[in-house]
Amino acid sequence: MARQQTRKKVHEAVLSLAHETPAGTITMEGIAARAGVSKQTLYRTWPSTGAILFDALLARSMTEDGTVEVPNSGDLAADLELLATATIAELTDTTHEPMLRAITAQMQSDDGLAAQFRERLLTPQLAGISDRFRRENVPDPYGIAELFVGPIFHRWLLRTHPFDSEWVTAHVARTLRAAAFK
Amino acid sequence: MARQQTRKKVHEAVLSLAHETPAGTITMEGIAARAGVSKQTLYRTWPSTGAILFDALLARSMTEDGTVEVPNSGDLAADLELLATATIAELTDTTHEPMLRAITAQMQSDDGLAAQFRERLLTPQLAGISDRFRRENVPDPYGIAELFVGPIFHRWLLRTHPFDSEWVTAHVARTLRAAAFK
Amino acid sequence: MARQQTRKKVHEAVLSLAHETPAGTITMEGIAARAGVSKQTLYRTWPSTGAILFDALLARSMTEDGTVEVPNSGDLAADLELLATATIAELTDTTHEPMLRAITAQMQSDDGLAAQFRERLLTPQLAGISDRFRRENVPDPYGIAELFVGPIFHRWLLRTHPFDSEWVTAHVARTLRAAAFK
Amino acid sequence: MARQQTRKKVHEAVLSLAHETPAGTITMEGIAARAGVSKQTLYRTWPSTGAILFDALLARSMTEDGTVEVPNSGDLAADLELLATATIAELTDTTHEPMLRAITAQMQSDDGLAAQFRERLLTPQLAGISDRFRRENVPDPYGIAELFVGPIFHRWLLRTHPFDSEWVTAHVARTLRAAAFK
DNA sequence: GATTAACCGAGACGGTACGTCCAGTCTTATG
DNA sequence: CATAAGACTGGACGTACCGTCTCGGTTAATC
Repeated sequence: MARQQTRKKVHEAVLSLAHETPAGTITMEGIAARAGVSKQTLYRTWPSTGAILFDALLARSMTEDGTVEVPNSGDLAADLELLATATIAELTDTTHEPMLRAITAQMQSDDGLAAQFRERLLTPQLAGISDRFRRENVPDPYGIAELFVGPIFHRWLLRTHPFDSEWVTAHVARTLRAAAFK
Repeated sequence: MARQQTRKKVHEAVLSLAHETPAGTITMEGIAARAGVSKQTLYRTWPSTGAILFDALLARSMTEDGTVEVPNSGDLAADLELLATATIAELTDTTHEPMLRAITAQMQSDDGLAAQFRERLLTPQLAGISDRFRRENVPDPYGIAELFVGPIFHRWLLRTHPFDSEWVTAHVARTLRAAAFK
Repeated sequence: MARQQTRKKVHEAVLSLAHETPAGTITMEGIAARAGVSKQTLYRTWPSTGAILFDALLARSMTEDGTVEVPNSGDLAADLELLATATIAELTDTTHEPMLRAITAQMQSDDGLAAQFRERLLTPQLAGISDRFRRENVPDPYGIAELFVGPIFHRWLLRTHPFDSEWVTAHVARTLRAAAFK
Repeated sequence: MARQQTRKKVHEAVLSLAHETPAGTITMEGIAARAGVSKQTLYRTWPSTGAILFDALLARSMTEDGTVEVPNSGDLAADLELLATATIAELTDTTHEPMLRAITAQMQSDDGLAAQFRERLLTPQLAGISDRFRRENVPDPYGIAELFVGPIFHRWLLRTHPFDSEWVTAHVARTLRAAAFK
């Protein structure tokens, strides 16, 4: 709805705000001021800061159409390790992290945003990963995909422990045991 | 600081609000009004709605000291299934669910609350579960505990799918395979 | 800054409040509520209740530009008696009195308001009166103007005694003697 | 009612606050904190900050029983000049000024305080001055006393102009002319 | 010299108002 | 005609004081 130029200004504004200010501080007024856009222009296109955040996030990974690119080299263990590492890198990227945290927080009280987030990000991600397991003839591929993703998300969102490469390797090994793979 | 009677009024107020209104709608003013307490009384003791929510939650499970009572019947699979079921029951309890979602959301932008939440709830929970695995001579018990808890949390927080007993059974089986148990 | 319609609503509100409630009781919240206007609208234009009061007062006497219309009939004694009577009438007007008292009180701790009050009301008033004396070739017209105004103000503000017409006549006579007139 | 020691602590506190902070900023809580006294102790004895201020002011001039000591040397002009100078000195004393301004301001909305102020300070002051005129056989001594005091008060309270010795001399001359003296 | 009553500090409490921020809607003027 | 600029209502924020109210701990005068 908004002109391409406007969208771009808004996206840039929200991205810049996202890694300047703490997670919950982003406001419609702040974005409007930073983008040099009137509040009305914002509301005409997006219903909430969460929606803008989410839109900006998607626009970022515009090139890669399916958000997640699951590696498929034939070596499942190596591929999972790559995938875990890439996922963690995105979750802890200085720009992405505050946005993802803000969206995850707002999801808890915004059903529309939650639905969008699931459809556009979570479902494709889980589908991609379970496809990779299916290709390897792992039984119960979706369950294993959840087993793979769940602990990463848990560690990240609740900040129980930082990530390191040993943990990633061990996590892949655990997942593969659960998958009864080889 | 606050008198016991006051704490009680506040806890009751926040609990009643928590399952009347959507997650993010709880405000200091709302709690004060509902509790018949002045705002200053709230701020004298708690810095945010999250802190009140958390305090009320802890006060609820005062009797059970370490919040999570990991079953220990000797039958690991049965115990895990019980534990998963109990955990899910708490996460989806009509009173607890909105509070836990609100706290999880506010954690993302309130480091103090996040730290408290980890110390008082998450760490004991993971410790309890990994102890149960350790008792069964499972190698890497903490990793397996995360593997057990992570997917439950992922499903719950992101609402990817509702829980059902088949999923629980399958999840326990996957976890046990990863634990290389039996 | 504020729209004309808004100013009008605020002025009416503050005027109505001024002769309903005691002098020091007027609050920003009260004005906002009475005017059906949000607090922010008030603060966007006026920094304090004193400023609103003062603005409302000026808006009242918009037509008469220099607030005080010193009579000039040629008969100085008669003119002064008229002027004193008119001044006292304004000071004791049921609407004006509480406003003037409130402004005078707030002046004591608000330099900006004090400056405005002097510039817009006091200075023109004293200038007008001393001009009248100057026209009559009274030496030291400003000093005599102060001598005329001071005791009226003293009686009014400190409520030492009520005003009556004998006092006014005597006060004019005293002033004229000091002016060495005739 | 309050113990002498307590009164003293409170008086000192209010005096020290009076020339540290702007006129309207003195609060019961502030006085209590500064005096190291509980709020209840304050309220047990004084109903308002104005009352404390006034009490402290009176306690100050305890030695001189009748607040105003009108000079009586036989030379009326010289005496008036002395009196005016002394009055101005008290009004502009760094400690007294803020207190007197605060009391004058609070008088406008506190009838009890106003009555006390009149009885204890204003009436004796005007009586003393008119007595001095009466001793000199000036007709209408009270009116002349008001004429003497009014402009000083007007200048001081409204801050129209600073005081200087020329003004004082001229003011005394004007007053004496009005008194038809010699 | 012990008792008892007044006085006191400390500070929690229900309130009211403060002055600020932001949400969302609506108006106005410009380009 | 869309848009920036921004005024508007409304509601919550977190703070400051108000005046009231326990609660123990001193004082100081009485018995």
